[in-house]
Amino acid sequence: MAPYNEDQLNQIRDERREQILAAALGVFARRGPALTKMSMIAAAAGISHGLLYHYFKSKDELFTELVRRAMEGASQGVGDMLDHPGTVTGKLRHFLQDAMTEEARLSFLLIHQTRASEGVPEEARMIIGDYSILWFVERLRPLFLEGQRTGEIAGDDADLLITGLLTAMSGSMILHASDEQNIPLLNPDHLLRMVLAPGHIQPL
Amino acid sequence: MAPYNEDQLNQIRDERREQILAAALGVFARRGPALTKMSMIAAAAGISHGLLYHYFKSKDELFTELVRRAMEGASQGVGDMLDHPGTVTGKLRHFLQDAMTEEARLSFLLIHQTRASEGVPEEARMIIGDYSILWFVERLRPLFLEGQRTGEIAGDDADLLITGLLTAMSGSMILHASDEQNIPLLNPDHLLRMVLAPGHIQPL
Amino acid sequence: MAPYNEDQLNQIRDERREQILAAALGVFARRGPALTKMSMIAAAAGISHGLLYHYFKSKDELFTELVRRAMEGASQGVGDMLDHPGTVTGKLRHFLQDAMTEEARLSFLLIHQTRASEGVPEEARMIIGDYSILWFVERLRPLFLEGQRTGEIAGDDADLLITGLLTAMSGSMILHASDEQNIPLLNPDHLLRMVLAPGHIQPL
Amino acid sequence: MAPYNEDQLNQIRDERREQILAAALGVFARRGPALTKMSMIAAAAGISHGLLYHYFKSKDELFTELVRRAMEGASQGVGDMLDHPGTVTGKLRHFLQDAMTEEARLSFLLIHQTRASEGVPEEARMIIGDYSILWFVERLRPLFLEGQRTGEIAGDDADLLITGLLTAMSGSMILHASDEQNIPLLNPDHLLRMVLAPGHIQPL
DNA sequence: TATGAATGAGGGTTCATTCAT
DNA sequence: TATGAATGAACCCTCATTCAT
Repeated sequence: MAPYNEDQLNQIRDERREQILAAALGVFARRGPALTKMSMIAAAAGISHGLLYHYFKSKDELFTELVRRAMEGASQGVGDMLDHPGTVTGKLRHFLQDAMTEEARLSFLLIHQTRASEGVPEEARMIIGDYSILWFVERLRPLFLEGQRTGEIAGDDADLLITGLLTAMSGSMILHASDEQNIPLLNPDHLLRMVLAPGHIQPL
Repeated sequence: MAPYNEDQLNQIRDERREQILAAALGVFARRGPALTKMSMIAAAAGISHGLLYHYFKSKDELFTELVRRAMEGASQGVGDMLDHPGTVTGKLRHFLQDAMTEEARLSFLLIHQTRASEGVPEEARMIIGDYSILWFVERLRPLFLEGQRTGEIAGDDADLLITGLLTAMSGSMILHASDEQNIPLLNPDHLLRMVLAPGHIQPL
Repeated sequence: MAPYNEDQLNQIRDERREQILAAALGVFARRGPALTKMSMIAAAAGISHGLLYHYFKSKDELFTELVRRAMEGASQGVGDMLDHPGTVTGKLRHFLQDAMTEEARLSFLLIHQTRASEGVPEEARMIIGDYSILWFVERLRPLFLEGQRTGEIAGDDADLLITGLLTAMSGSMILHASDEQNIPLLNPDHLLRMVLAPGHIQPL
Repeated sequence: MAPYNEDQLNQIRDERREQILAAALGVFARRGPALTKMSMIAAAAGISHGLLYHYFKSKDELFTELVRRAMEGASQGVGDMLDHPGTVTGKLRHFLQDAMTEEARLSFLLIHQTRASEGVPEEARMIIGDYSILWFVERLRPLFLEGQRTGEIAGDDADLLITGLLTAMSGSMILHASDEQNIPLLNPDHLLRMVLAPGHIQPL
């Protein structure tokens, strides 16, 4: 009856699952969970809405799975940046560039939606709960302290500088997502100026 | 004979109307129009949902009235800043401080929601239509060009600087609104650094 | 305090009551009880909706009072017609003319609404309950039988003729009320033809 | 693989649609659009109210579709009658009999409701707009004039006769619908008497 | 696996009724 | 007596979810 064997079926299942997740990420990230309709995800994935429920028990479960993956990605992005060779300025510039790719932005937006929305599944909230902006501050603090020793980073309170940088970056992504026509993404070098010591700012 | 006289009735009506508008601004600005339920506004205003409809014909009309007021406020805020005496840096610092008061932030958020959401009343969209971020860029451009002449402002493309400054500021408001516990508003002086010439940046 | 004495107050009360009843009759008769809003009656009577409740406990009570009066009027109209001197044909023509005056029509319509609508107060339904079309048939039967003896009335089943005449008359009122622009009231002489013996029909 | 094939789905959809339309016609025709609740239609069709919205976008659209069909039917009924062979009297008798079948009556009632009610969808009003009672008068006028030549129809103003006949017929339908227990439909032969010349009236 | 018909809880809005003045 | 602000039940409609095939 079934025209596929076991392995082929598994492969189809996996592909479908990824296809759904990719489609759902785009919609959830831009519209937020409450305004995302299952029918939108189905349309974006090119399948029927009924089929979504073969792969995910509910909208909440699908959303939560995406949040889990987004957090893993974000966490790994910070790690990669810290491992990157070069000066503090170079590492930061790399980080900002990586963070502002299309894919990374969607993850950022999804995390923002999770934090900003009510009615978010409890589990999703718990997953990001520990990774508030403070989590990033702690990861980046050593880098900023080193930058202040080398004179690259401005002498203000390091935590404040980090928070500011991340805030401006995230906010820019949100605004850009809300109106791509009119609001360009922030230039990474302008962002960097917020935290670099005056002497290290280079003209564009 | 008449139970309340004309003046008393007008006073009750005006107070209620303002009370509703204030409550609605808070809810709409944070949640967006689609996720704002009339019952939330009623609860925030401490009245029944039925009473909302004595003062505003519909959710759309209430929202649109708020957008109208927000745009008037935003437009006036820019005008005031340009009239403010002092250096370019001083004017900008004042502008950022004014813009980040509680009241101004709610207006900014509301305008953001109007631009970012689907299903916004057509009239509201028209009201903000002309005031995209470009509108602000044009108003601020003379100031930035002057700042570049006086050496206060960095030499990059002025429009890019303005857009960046406004983006970071707006984004910060959005993030702060989404999670006041964890995401502080950007420090105006950090924001200024994005656009000031290195020589003019002063330690905090 | 009160600028009126007892008698004046009573007079005001009675006038107000009649004013409300007259206004309500027009609205109820044309729109039916369910589609008649208390605010419409108040507007038609030129008073506030709140005042309605000083004179009538509820919409249902107001409606029921009107039905009571309408039934009294209808019942009296039939009695008057039977007492009228002249031939059977003459009595019937008089009856039809009286029944199609503005005032009588509103009463007919109200009774129709009571019978046709759901959600009518139980008491109103009971008041008209006994006065179905059969009530009229019984009152008019002697007249029709006499007319058949004198040769004025056609020889068909008398009850059927009566029912037909009343139906056509009532239906005409309903249609006229629904679209006065386009649907004229039936001509009483055309109506009479439905029941007169061929030899007694006179050209218009 | 596909659960139902295309044909099965089309059949289910068509059946449901007709089932809903039939149920809705009965309710709308008797109660009018404003007093017809979607839950009533759903109950009459034996489905959930939610399902109605899979087949019709709104109450207004459902109502309008019914009005469209009713007008087509009414218009065709008149055409058929004119094509019917036989005397003028025979044609008219046939017309009255056809018009008073259960199905035709519901259509008549629906059109009446459309004309009589406020808050009717604009499109529905436009559909019947051209078909006021005058439309019927014009279609039937040649037949009546011919009847007057042959001596079958009374010599009064033909338009008045037609209007009267249609009014009495429609009114009878409305009354019958409002209280089937007590108000029988008018006998077509009694109706005919309203317009036939005395010599052509035959005993029942 | 895949589809879409079917259900029902929840939010916007209207309107009868109450009540402070 | 008279007004109109205030309340809440009920109806239209949307959309997450289930289920027959």
